[in-house]
Amino acid sequence: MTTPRVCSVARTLDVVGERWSLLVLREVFLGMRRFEQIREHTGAPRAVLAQRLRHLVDAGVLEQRDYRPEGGGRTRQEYRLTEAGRELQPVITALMQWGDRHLAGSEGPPLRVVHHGCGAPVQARLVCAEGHLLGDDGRELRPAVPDGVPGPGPSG
Amino acid sequence: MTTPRVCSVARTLDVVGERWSLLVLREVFLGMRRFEQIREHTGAPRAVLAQRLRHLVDAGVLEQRDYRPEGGGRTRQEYRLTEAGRELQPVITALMQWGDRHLAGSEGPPLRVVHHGCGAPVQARLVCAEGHLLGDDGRELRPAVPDGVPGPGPSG
DNA sequence: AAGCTGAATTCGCAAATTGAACCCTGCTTC
DNA sequence: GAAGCAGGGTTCAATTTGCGAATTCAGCTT
Repeated sequence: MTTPRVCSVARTLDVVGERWSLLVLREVFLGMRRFEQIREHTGAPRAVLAQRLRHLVDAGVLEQRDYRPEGGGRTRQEYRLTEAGRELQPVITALMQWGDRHLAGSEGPPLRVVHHGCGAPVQARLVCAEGHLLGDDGRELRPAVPDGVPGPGPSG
Repeated sequence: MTTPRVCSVARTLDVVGERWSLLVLREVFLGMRRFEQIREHTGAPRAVLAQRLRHLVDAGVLEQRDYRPEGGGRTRQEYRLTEAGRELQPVITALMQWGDRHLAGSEGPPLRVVHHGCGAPVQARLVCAEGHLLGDDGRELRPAVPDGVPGPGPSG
């Protein structure tokens, strides 16, 4: 059949899969809230950034608030993560972790995320409902798909 | 400063961040190995799919092998995950999980991934080096960045 | 009232994406 | 032995998207 598979991966990529979107979210995770800050740190063109921010706000990943800078001046916009946006942290963390392992730049890993409680660095890991922590190599996984998957899975 | 932040998230997105790339990887995770299979299940145009597959092979995420179909016939190509490719599973799983939670389609969650050992469904979770499992809401995280981050982090 | 600044929008061009059509190789069938 | 067929691509014109530079806009400040 020629109908593409419609799954949650595809749906999520409709929200965050465009160019720059995940880098924008990375910056907001890191505490950047204003248009110019985000633009400078991502390198996204203004027009594209405006479009992406609107899309992410519409999708409920970011929220736009007015705020008044402490030195006075006009009210400005700022962008913050919604609860749904915060739940994208595993995606960002998993991407960062893979890059750290396979594409390490000359600067070393510049970004680390730590547990607020204990200060220890945080990793994205696969965990099963029985509580088993799976290895990083993806060999302990098996897809369980309703419609027929011919092969024995990714490791076979 | 006008230099964009160069980090592992950006580097990883150079490899898997183009349109279709992550859907291609999803299909290979699900056991699809041949050009036509992948094309049908993703809906990617042939030209783009060929380009993406080449890019993923060049990046060491997929490997291309010849194989001879069981019914005879000419040798064909197939694409399989490398070890590095398998390590992208947390990214795919995290995307799928977010979509399941926030963008559930009318069909219910069609794709599940289970632990090969115990058969229980698998989730992408954030875990700190002390072994603490973090909550899904991303509130227990703090970025620890070398160059100054003004705000108190994503939850402040 | 003229200027400055952050936050965009508009504009014209360059690059990427798309569907359809075509090519190439090795069977299989007439 | 010419034609058909199927998988795995490539080529092509048309459209869409992305890009940098210039412009706008609102509210201060001078």
